Amino acid sequence: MSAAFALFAERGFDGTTTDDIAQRAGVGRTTFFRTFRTKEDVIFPAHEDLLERIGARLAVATPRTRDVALTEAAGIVLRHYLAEGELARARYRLVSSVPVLRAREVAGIQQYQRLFAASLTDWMAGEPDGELRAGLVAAAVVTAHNYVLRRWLRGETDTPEADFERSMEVALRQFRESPVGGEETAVVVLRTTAGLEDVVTRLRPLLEHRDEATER
Amino acid sequence: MSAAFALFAERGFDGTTTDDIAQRAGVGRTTFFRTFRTKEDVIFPAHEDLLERIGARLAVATPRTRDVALTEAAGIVLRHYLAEGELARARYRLVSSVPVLRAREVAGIQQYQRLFAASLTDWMAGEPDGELRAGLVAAAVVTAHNYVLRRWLRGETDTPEADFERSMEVALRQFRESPVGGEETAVVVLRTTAGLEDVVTRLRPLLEHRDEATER
DNA sequence: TCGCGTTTGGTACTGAGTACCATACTTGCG
DNA sequence: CGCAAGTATGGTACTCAGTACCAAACGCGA
Repeated sequence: MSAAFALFAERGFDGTTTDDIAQRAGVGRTTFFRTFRTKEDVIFPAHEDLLERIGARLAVATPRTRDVALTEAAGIVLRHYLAEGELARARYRLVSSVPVLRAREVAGIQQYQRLFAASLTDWMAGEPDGELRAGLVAAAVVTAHNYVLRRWLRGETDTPEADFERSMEVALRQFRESPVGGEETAVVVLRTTAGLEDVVTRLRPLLEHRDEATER
Repeated sequence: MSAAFALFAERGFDGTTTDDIAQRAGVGRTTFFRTFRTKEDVIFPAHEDLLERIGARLAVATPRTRDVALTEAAGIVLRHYLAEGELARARYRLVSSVPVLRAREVAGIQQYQRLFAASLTDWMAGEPDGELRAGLVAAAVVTAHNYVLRRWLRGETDTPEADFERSMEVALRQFRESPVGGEETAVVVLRTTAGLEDVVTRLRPLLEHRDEATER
């Protein structure tokens, strides 16, 4: 497999035949195709495994633990690539420059997204626009993950984990217990004989913990 | 091209050779490859054209007209498939059953999404998390579009245009002039000698057109 | 050492995609 | 009308990914 990456770097993806790779690796062409079903598979060997691990993480989640589950599941993928280090960056350069590999990668990402969407659809069944909104959340998760991963691959950040937490927060914020009716702003007007000081004093704690505040 | 679709329906995608298609169409194999660069290209002939039309629509938009532009640009794609009618459904069945075609389609969708993201990144440059949020909006647009298109392709709706408007509204609502600090609720309290009737009368129009109301 | 299952490598084949060439087929012009 | 130059077409031959099949090598317990 390192033989393949080396050759791709030397002669490019199209300029390298499966014969070349097998020969450099010291095995027969047949063995190569038994190990990696296609030439492209050499480049994405962990994909199946990652899909499984994401599925497993999502399977033990509930609607209540949704956001943590999504973040952790996507985090599995992110951390996998971080652990690969320079190899992940080499793959990124390769994939960026070869359209067919890009297509392959996007297809893989789509599989992640479908996995997220499937769980979300379960969790949100019954909600208005449940299926659509499930798809939107899944897309947001994948987008946030890719955004951070890409930045790290390009060397634009060296705090990817922290960036990831922040990005997931940005991505998921708007979907959190979103108001069903679509009213995001409530204006309440009342007349009272209480002094302005009194009113402000009682409002401040509500404003500072707005999650609870909206309930009252 | 209809020759190809017919053969794919008869013998499946893998069971049909380019020779078969060329022969059925009454041309040489060489001509086939000159017309469609690959065997897969027969199935997505309008893709380049759609990309261009989307790009053109987005190019004449501004940050202020963002949401209309996004909706109309995505609408171009939707309406293109609607106009195809049964052909689009045949393609959907084919693509759904052949993994390599699915991958190809997903790659195409990704190109749309990148186009949306590019314009959005321009429009949102300078905003906090602009690039990430641009990506999120692009993903939401594509997701909403695909959701409706897929439902129509499966025959689950016969009012796709109306569904589309609604879905885009759902998808874009949460991104609309979202408050930077994360506060979504504003509570304003003031003392006035004006009667309750008066206050309500002046508030109602603001509440009913909340886009403008939030400005004041 | 033998027997048996598994892993490996080699050969031959199919089919997509490319390169090249020869032949029709258009089109403009004298 | 006829001819020349460009263009579309079809055919042949090639490369290479991926598959099918077979035969030799290898591991391993009895």
